[in-house]
Amino acid sequence: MPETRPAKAAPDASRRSERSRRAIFDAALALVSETGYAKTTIEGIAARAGVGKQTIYRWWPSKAAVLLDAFLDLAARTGETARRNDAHGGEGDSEIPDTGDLAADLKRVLRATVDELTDPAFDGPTRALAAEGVVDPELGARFTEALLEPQLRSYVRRVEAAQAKGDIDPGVDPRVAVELLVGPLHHRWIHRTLPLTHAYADALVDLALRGLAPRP
Amino acid sequence: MPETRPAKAAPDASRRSERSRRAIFDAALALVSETGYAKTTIEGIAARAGVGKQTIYRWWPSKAAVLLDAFLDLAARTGETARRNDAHGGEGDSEIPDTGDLAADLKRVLRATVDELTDPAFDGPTRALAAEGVVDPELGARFTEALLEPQLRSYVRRVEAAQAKGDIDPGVDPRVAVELLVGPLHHRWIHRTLPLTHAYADALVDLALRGLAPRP
DNA sequence: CAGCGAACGAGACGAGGCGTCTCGCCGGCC
DNA sequence: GGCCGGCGAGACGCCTCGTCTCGTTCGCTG
Repeated sequence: MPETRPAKAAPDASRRSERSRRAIFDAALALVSETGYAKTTIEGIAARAGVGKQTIYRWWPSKAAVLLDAFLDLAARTGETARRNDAHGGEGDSEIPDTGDLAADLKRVLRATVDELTDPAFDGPTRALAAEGVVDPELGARFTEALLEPQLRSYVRRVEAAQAKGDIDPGVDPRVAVELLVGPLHHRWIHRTLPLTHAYADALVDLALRGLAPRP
Repeated sequence: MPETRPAKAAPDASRRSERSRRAIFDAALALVSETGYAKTTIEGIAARAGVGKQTIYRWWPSKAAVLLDAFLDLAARTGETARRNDAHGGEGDSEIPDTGDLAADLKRVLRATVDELTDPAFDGPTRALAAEGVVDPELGARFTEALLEPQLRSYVRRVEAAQAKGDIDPGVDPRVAVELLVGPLHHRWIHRTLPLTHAYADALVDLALRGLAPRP
């Protein structure tokens, strides 16, 4: 077994055309924003990008995988310019601020998440990718690892800092604490049960922090 | 405007064939469990059920809608027999027991939810429906209303009872309290971030209840 | 009990996307 | 400068979609 994946003769990545890759990303993002994910087809992306279908099938297993990579590429590029315009000097993942006021810090970033999930420009594509990931474990893992986990890990670091300061009980698993905050938010977003508001984000932080407070 | 939905000439439901309806449900459930949701087609369901395609298109707008109704029909039938075998005398929605020990009651039912979401027989179809609902608001609303809300409402009633007894702070919105419990569980299920275990369910109950406890 | 009409089973139909394939062509390494 | 593999282009067979037409069946209504 010479390869980890002997299924298909692997293409030679070093000969890959960067020009085509970018054109495919641009076409995919344009089509999804214009006509929606469901009506976007691989044939359509190829035509719009001026690319052979085989070039897409050679490098991606599914339409969702193409869009995920396009999404990540877009995020990486905009993140790059944003990082240049700030003068932060590239931090890897955006970090949750630590002003010392844990509740305020969490509310700030949870409200930002609410705004993002509410923004129609992000809501559509993100829903499409999330839905595809629910059903396709392979893609779901990539979606989670690339988009969700970095965010969760930054929460975990902030919680650990609070634990070190004594604001959160040392016996609490930081990961569970983070899910206590983020889980309900995602629940409302995914199932559209009730409106996603800043007030809801604040209420979650207050309730969760009471549960996470150090035991007397 | 004689009808609420003037779009299509509405078929006459009183003449509908019950025999076909049941055959379609059986075929849909069988095909999904045999070959998976993605490979199940409306053509396939019609053929398997011994039914014309038009009979499906006449009554359902999409493959997902068919499966949702089939799922609900199945749940209603098994729920019916279960209710007969117990001798409870039909309660509408299954109620969360109230033994007086709130934490124990919640852990019991949350563990049951974990078992359900972990059971491969339920996981597959439920994922497919949930994913479709994420992207299709119409279907998502039906999915939520028929499968999710009844469960959430029973949680809400249990929380309200606890509030009346003074086990939960009266200032807490019961709905938010419920989402604090259920949200993180669904989050792990949907995104497969970490394993869904009884221990996790217990940890959630303990943390959440500390947050919900009456203020001193 | 008769007969009207709508839902029914069956399947033909055009449209269109899928995933594979086969062309030359092109462009980067040896 | 020649080789080799990715490239654009698009033909191909297959499948499914959603619509449509048959003739049949079955339930309501007169």
